[in-house]
Amino acid sequence: MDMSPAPVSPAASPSLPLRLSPLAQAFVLHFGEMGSRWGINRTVGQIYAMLFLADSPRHAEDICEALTLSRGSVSMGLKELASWNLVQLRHLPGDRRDYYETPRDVWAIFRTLVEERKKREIDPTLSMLRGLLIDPANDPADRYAQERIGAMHEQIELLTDWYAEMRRLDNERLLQLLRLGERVVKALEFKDRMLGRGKTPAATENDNGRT
Amino acid sequence: MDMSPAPVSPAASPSLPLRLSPLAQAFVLHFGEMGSRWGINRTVGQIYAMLFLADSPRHAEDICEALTLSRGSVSMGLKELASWNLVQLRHLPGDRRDYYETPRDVWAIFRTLVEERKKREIDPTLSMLRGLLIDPANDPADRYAQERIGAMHEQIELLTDWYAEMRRLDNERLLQLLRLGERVVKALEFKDRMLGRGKTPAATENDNGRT
DNA sequence: AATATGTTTCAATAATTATTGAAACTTCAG
DNA sequence: CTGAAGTTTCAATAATTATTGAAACATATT
Repeated sequence: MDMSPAPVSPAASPSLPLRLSPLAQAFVLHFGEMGSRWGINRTVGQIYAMLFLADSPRHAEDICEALTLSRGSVSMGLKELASWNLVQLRHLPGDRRDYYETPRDVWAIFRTLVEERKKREIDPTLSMLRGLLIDPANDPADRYAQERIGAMHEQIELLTDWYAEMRRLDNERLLQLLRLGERVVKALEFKDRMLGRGKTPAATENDNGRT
Repeated sequence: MDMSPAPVSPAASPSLPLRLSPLAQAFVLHFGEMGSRWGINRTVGQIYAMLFLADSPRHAEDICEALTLSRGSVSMGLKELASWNLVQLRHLPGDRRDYYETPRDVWAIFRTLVEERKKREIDPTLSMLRGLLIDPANDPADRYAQERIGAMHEQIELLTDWYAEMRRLDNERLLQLLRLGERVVKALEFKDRMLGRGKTPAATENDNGRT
C-alpha cells in the first residue's frame, strides 16, 4: 500500500501522500479511523471529512488524488454518502464534471445523521416488534417474553414519537432547548403551576390531547 | 455451518436448532441480523436478545446450546456485553457457574446504550477536534478549514453538554419530557413571557448562569 | 456520428473481522 | 495437594467486507 508509485505528490506522511494541509490530514485520518465505529468504512469517512473541510465543491478526481483512492472507491463512497444525504451535487458552469460538497449547516448535518440512523437502526426493529406483538399465537411459556417485548416496544415508540415532534422544530428552537438544559424541567413545573394543574404531571391521561 | 453434528437438539429451523420458542427465535434472529448495523456482531446481538427475553439468569452453557455457538464465542460475546454494561453477573447459591442477565429496566438499558455510544463514537472525536483547535500552527490556507472544525466542535459540545444535563434527570422526569413533545417549547415561551423576559430567548448571554 | 471526457459497474483480490475448539488457566471441595 | 467443574485465551480458519482497476456505459461537443 505504501509502495505504490504515488503518481504526482511530494509525499509527506506514510499513508496520505498528498497536498492536504497537516490540519486537514489529521482530520481526515481521524474520520477514516472512526469510520468503523460510525458504521461506515474508512474510505467513506475520509471522503466525507475532506469534503467537509473543503471551501468549495470538489470533483471525483480531486478526491482520488488527495486521498490516494481508486476511481472506483471514490465513486462507491460518494454514492454511499449520497444515500445518507450527506453530500450534494453541484455543477460549475463550463465544466461537465460532477462536483460534490457537504451541507454547510452543521445543524442540517446533525439532523440528517439522526434521521438516517433512525431509519436504518431503529425503524426495522420497531416494525419487527410490532409484528411479534400482533401475532396472536401464544405459547403460555412466552408470557414473560411477550411482556418484555411489549416493554421494549413501548419505550422505543415513546422515543421515536418524541423525536418526530422535535424534528419539526427549527434550528433556533432546538438551540434554545439545548441551551436551557435541565432548566426545561423547571419551566415545565412553572407552567403547570401557573395554569393551576396538579403538580404531578406524570399522569398518563395527559398525553393524549396534544395541542 | 449447518452440517455440523448438532449435539443434543431435535432441530427445527436451519439456523437455530434449539428449544427457544418461535417467538424468542424470531426476536433473537432479528437482533443477530441487526447486529451489523448496531456495530456489534451477530453473536453478541443474539446473546443479548436471548438474555433480554429470559425470565431468569442464564449461564454460558445454556447460551451455547440455545444459540448453537461455541463456548469461546459465548465467552467473548459476554465479555463484550459486559464492556457495554449490558449484562450483569449473578451467582446462584450452590452453583459455582456464572449466570448472566440483562438489566430489567428498559430505561436503564436505554441510558446505558446512549452513554456507551457517546463514549465510543463521540468523545474521541470531540477531543481530536479540541486538539486541532488549540494547536496554534496555522497555514493561512487553513483559515476556512479551521472555521469548519470550530463549528463542528461547537455543535458537538452543545449536544454533549445538553446530554450531560439530561442524564441527571430521573426516569420519571425524562418520561415527562418525552410525553410533552413539542409542547415543551410552548411551555418555555410561556415561562419567559410570565417572567417578563423578551420573547427572543436565543440570545447567547443566557447560557452562562445555569440553575 | 465520432470523439473526448467523465462516471459507474463488477469480478478479482486484499484486508478485516468473526468464530471455533483445544489448551491453559482458575477456583473450589475434599 | 489433587481432581472436578467451569472459564478464558488464542492461534487457526472461515466469513465478510472493502478496494481496486479495467471495461462498459453516458453525455456533451465538434
